[in-house]
Amino acid sequence: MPELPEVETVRLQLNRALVGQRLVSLDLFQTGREQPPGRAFVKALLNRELLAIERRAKILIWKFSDDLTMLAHLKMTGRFIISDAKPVRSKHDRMLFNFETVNVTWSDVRKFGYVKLVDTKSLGRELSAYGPEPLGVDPLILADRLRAPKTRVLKAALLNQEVIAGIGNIYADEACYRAGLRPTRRLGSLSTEKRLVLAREIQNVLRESLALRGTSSNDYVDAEGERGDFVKMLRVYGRAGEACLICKNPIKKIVAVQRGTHYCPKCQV
DNA sequence: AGTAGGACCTGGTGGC
DNA sequence: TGCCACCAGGTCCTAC
Repeated sequence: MPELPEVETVRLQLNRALVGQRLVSLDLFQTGREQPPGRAFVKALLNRELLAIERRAKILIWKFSDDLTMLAHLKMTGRFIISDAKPVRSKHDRMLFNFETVNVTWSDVRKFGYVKLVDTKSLGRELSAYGPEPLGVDPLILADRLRAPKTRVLKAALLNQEVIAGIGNIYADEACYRAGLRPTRRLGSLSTEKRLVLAREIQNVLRESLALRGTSSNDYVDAEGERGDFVKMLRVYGRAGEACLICKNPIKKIVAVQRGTHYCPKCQV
């Protein structure tokens, strides 16, 4: 599942390949459920120069000339794939962006993902609800975000993009394990010290995963079609029934906040 | 305010 | 081999 490390990996690759190029043409195939791009979408983007691709939470922000921005969310299975030659179209491809010397295919098996255009000047408003980016900030800031509301389930807070941006199901479970906390704990039961430990572990797991180009547990591949190597480093996610790396007891899988949730019943309290 | 549950979507898997 | 129920989950929406 693309979470912060995966989306950031894709962003870096797209940036490297595309920035400074003009969009020469755009082929539309089938369209997504949300904000289906049409003729107006194509017309608006055509001949614009891509100035930069930024990221906020799990959203890719494609900044084009003339204050035009394309927001893209990969959700579960969205992919941007870079290719030099015109790629062979496959079943789930939805759009093909033809830049001056490179092509990018937008495809999405489950159709949860979206791309949409917004005015660059309204970006601040568009993205205002998100909590802080977890990397590159003082962990005290993250720890503080995990303080209230006290009744909230820890995992629900971690998945809530308004609390901290960019964490999804995999890294929520991994951070809880590293911090020795059950995902079902109430925020109000965490000491100041524990919240800081958790904040640091959130940063650690995201940083380590980013260094390995993210996690490919199911569908994810980066913009160069490669799988992320962090999948080998996962300690609880996807390891139900396997031995805990610390105590050797089996990792348990439950459903919490409607999500598959993995933890060690002995090491996490 | 917070949580639960449904909806969206389709490929892959496990059971029979 | 074929069929089918079920599972994966980011985010939004509704109901409590």
